[in-house]
Amino acid sequence: MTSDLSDLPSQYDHAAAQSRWYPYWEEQGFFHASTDPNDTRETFTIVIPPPNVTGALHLGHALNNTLQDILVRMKRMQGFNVLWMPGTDHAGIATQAVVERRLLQEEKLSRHDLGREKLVERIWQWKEQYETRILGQLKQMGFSCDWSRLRFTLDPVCAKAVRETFFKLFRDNKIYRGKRLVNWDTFLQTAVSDDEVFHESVKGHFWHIKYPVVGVDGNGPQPGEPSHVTIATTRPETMLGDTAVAVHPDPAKVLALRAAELREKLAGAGGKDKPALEDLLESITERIDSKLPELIQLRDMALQGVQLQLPLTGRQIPLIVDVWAKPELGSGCVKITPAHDANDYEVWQRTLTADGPDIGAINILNPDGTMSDNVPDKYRGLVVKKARKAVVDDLEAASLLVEIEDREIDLAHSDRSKTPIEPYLADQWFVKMDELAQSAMDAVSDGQVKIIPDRYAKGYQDWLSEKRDWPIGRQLWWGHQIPIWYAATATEADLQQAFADRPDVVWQRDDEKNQWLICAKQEDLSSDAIANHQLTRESDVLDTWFSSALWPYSTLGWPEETVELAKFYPTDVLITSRDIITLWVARMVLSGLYNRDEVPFSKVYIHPKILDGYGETMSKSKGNGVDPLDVIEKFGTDALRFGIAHLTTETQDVRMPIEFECPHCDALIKQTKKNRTLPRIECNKCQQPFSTQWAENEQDQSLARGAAVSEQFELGRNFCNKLWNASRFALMNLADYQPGPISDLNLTIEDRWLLSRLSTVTEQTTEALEQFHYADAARTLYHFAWDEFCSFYIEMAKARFGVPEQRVLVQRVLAHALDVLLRLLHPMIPFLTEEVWHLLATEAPQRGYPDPSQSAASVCIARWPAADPTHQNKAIEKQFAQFQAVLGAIREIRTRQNVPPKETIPFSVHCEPATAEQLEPMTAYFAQMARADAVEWGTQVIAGDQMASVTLTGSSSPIEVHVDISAFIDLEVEQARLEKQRDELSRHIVTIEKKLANENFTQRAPAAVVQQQRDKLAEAQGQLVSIESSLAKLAT
RNA sequence: GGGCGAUUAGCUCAGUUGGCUAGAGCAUCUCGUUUACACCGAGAGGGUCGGGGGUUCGAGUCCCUCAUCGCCCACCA
Repeated sequence: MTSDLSDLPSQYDHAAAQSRWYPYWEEQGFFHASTDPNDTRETFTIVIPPPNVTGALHLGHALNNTLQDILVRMKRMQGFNVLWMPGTDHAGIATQAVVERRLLQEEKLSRHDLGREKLVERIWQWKEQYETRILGQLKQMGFSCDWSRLRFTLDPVCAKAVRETFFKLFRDNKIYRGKRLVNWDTFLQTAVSDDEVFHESVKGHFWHIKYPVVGVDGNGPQPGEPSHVTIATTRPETMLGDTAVAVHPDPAKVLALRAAELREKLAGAGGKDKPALEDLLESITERIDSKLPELIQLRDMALQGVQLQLPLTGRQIPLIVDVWAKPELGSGCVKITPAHDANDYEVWQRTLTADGPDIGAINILNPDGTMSDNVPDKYRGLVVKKARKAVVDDLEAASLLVEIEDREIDLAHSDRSKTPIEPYLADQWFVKMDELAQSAMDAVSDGQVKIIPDRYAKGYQDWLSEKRDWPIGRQLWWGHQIPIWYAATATEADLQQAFADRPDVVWQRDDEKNQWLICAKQEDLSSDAIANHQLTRESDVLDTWFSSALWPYSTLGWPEETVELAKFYPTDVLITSRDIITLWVARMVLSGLYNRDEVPFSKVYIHPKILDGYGETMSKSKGNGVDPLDVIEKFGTDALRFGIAHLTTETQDVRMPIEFECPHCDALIKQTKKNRTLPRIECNKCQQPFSTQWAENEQDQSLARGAAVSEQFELGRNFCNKLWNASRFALMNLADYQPGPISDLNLTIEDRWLLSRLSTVTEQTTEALEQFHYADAARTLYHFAWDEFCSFYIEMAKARFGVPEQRVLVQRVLAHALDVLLRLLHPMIPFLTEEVWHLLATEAPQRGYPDPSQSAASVCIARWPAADPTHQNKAIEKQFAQFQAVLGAIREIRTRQNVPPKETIPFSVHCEPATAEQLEPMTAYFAQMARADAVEWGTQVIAGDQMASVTLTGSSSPIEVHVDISAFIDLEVEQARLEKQRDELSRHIVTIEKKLANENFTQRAPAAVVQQQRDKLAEAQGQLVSIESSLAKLAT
């Protein structure tokens, strides 16, 4: 079967291939995992780390998913029944925050103006918009997910799993409600977890304030006692919530200990740290002399029950002892604000069990960040900033302000709203982590879950070992609403009566609030579920990670025992980024064990991160993110994917310098820290402005957009194009292809060489991919395809096509090799390989396989190549390497001597007869590939004084290549070249001789290594002799 | 402060259990449009493997230390 292939373009048209084949794959259902009970294939399952619907995907997602797709496509070809489960994550806080921010910006409305229902509606709209965009991006990147099973963490299937899990935990007493200090985001009015907080250094002050001493019974300080204690704070307004001032119970001991520590450190310290340590030590010793008596006095006062006057409030607070106070700092006294500082909260907790008073906690904030009713009237309703100023002014007026220092303060900010965090005491839902965390730790330590690379297991274990209870409530509207109803008025008998026959309802007494907590598995419990008693639903939603933790099986329909669950769970591999090992991976493991008694996956591969040219992680807010679609448009999906695979090494993150591409003149402008957040940039070549992702006003938006791309993807594009043209060449020469197996034919050296290499490469590629060594696989294939298949086999085939008795042979081997190469490359570059696959199917239906069924309808379901060990032939590879070396020598001489490209030059090779015998069959190729005519092979040395010579290494006996360049020779050039070579060689010889002269080496090193050095020496010496004789000849 | 990682050619990176005249791609230079490919071909130049010590017959590779950078965790009245 023939067709006209002359109209194939000489450049690979990635856009055309992409639009042709993705719809084809989807229509054919190649990505659909089968639940047919008669399908006995082994399964292979991966769940996608669901991208947040917050915004569009960037290169980090491209990397994550490309690695999954490569694995998944290989497994599919290996005959597995593959399920790659796709979906998206509702990303509670993040998504609600973007929508709220936009609402405020565009309509000047808060979420309270809109109301819960309307806001959620808006967020759904946002979700639909971005989910569509995200799915489009994933498809553009060629990912072979089973789209028919698409899930969303908030959809009914996932919601059912969430309620089931919550119900189980609640029933098992693993969920409780408690007061905790939380990171309060006053803008979003929700608690955010520690992970959602970032610290930023801001300029602030350090206020030193005096609290008057009231004495034990309001009698004022005793004689000799100070009239005031001094405390210092960076947040003076919190003094309104102070419930104590603490001093250390044993200041002498602490100071002595600290001094001893410093001395020890000083003894071992390097020169650079010394001065600082010395200063520190000095200040401590001085403090022991001057301040210790005072600290001891304060301690004694505290033990006697001395009270202090809390300024501006009319309240009295106790002076207490607690280890939190640091004698070495400031006045040694610290104010205690349990409701607004995590450490102070701990102090309070300790007072509950200690002898002293229960100091209590006073919440001075409203959820919106204004001062609450617990502060004096004049401060009520003020926002923190204004309250701070008022408090400072009033303290100043009362002469209680001792000093104001300027200071850099590390201020906690909410990652979502970018506003400062206020520590805040609130009711929270928690999951008890002790047993759950332990189970997840065990799963990794006993090898049920293998983390790759294994260094990441440490962080996982460390984090879990703290067994900190998991705060799961969020005061948000976007998410899974906690399935808890409160009943304040009902009795236990009422509950019994209402729910006795309901296994899906459980309840607990909440003594503190004098109410019942009712947990129901079903979607809704009507407000009149208990006759004559009102039920109110908990308004909090669950932390997003609560639903993400269930992802590996909630997506398969759990808690229903679906066929999917039976067939595809547990999953095989999880591929993700290191920053969510704890937040997500650990929680999936423990939830899987808890709900299903089984780990959710056996391997976790942690991949590198993509950094920009400055080594910073890519993020939208920094402005250094890159849209994969920009890369695809410029370079093509295959180039993007191959580039990613090529860069994914074991140890390193991927650093990727970014350029803007000028839409007017295609000039590339380096992305800098400065220009990466500009809405418009002026091209430094054509001077015309273009817009960026930051363009907001109409003027900027009307400009043409400059894509952000990276030159790193040129490698992939060039490679694809090379492969395209190699394929095109093959196709154009297969017109009269005659089907049949390769084994029937008399293979030549180059055929056997290629098949040998092909077998090795197949083995190496498979092995590398199985072990997640993506870069190794990509590099192996790149080198084989470009430097061996194209540069040698195809080059040599050109002549062979013209030889009638070789034509059939070359066609079969070429088609076969191309076929195998396409299969091996398909997981990385799916579109190009599919395009060529179909062309090849027309031209060469059988491709050398004995069984024609090998030619599947698509390369994505074709069988993964198996390395044929009978093809591996070291002797042939060595023989071929010799040929390549001689060819290289001739080419080098040609270039060095500036021999005009069209001139043919005579050459001779002086070597052992056995070597000559191996080289001689290649004579025609020297002519074809180097325009060189062989005049002599073997032991005879060719006389002549206008010879350029190269002596080759890497062979057991020297091979001298002499090229007669009498017509062109430049003696000086040749002499310089030989001298340089001679000098290098002499140095090398000296190194080896030294080594061999060392008895320690010859005696202690393994015999094989010593022999290897001897061989090297002999070889080098042989070369030196021949170089010197060439030089001598030149000199005459 | 604790942990993890990195530092190899101008740039981005390889370098398996220590045996190396230290490699690749891009960039640079020279030559070349021979009918697969200029997103190409042939060749060249370019590195005391961050510094210093140590172990070893032998160190880019192992150990210690210092420096710089990055990430994570904790803390900062």
